[in-house]
Amino acid sequence: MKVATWNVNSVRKRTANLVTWLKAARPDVAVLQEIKAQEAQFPRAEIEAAGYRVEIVGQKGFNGVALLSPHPVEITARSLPDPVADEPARYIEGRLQTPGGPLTVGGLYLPNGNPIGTEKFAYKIAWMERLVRHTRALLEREEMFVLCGDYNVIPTDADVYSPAAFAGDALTQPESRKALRTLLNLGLTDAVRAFHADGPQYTYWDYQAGAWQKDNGLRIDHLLLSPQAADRLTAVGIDKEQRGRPEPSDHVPVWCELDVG
DNA sequence: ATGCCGGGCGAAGCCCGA
Repeated sequence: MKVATWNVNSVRKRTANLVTWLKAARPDVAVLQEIKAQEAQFPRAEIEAAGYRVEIVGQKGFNGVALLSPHPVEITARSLPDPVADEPARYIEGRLQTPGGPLTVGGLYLPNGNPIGTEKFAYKIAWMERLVRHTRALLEREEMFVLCGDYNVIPTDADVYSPAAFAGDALTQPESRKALRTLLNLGLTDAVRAFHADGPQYTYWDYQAGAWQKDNGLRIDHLLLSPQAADRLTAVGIDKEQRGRPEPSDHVPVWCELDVG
């Protein structure tokens, strides 16, 4: 069972790359972030032609998340619990049956939070606290789940090409990192670090200043696994080659494989 | 580097991203 996450930075601009990747990577569940589309704008026909069912939580112009799967998936949430009015489209969650039991996949686009010291940063931290509360509820089921997406948090200085350059950034703030650690300390496993403990494992390279060519990357797209999912983890990968394709997203797909028997 | 590029909206220039 392969679960993947990808911030595509506009699904309309990325349709060709997305379809090519789906056909090659064949994830069982893929969550997308920053689709920047509403239902009527989503390239549903192209994705379905590749063999995928499509569920989206869309929004005009910004944000937006989607869940794709060739299997039947019951959508269990279209926002985190206790949404405010006009909640930005940042969360989708589905549940599917596997031979090893039910698997829940949450796809999230965590607020960036810049600049620090503003209401945007406060919203980021509040959103993370909501995610922690929801994760506690999911853990009580004692089932497999994967919470994956663009977390917009650089977990440690080993996950950024220049810690100094990001010292004042919302992605590295102690409050951001603490909230991520709180999530991990509930008992979740960071899939990438479980399989690739050392060295940079970047998932994002800025479009500007030759960041890709200089390998000036960040690790901000994560897959966090419940204990029941982590017990079945067999492989983890970062599809870095996607960043070198024509008209790339600034993020690349990250995935994990679970042996669900 | 106080957004250098890229995308959305909407039809020029501004907002947003990390």
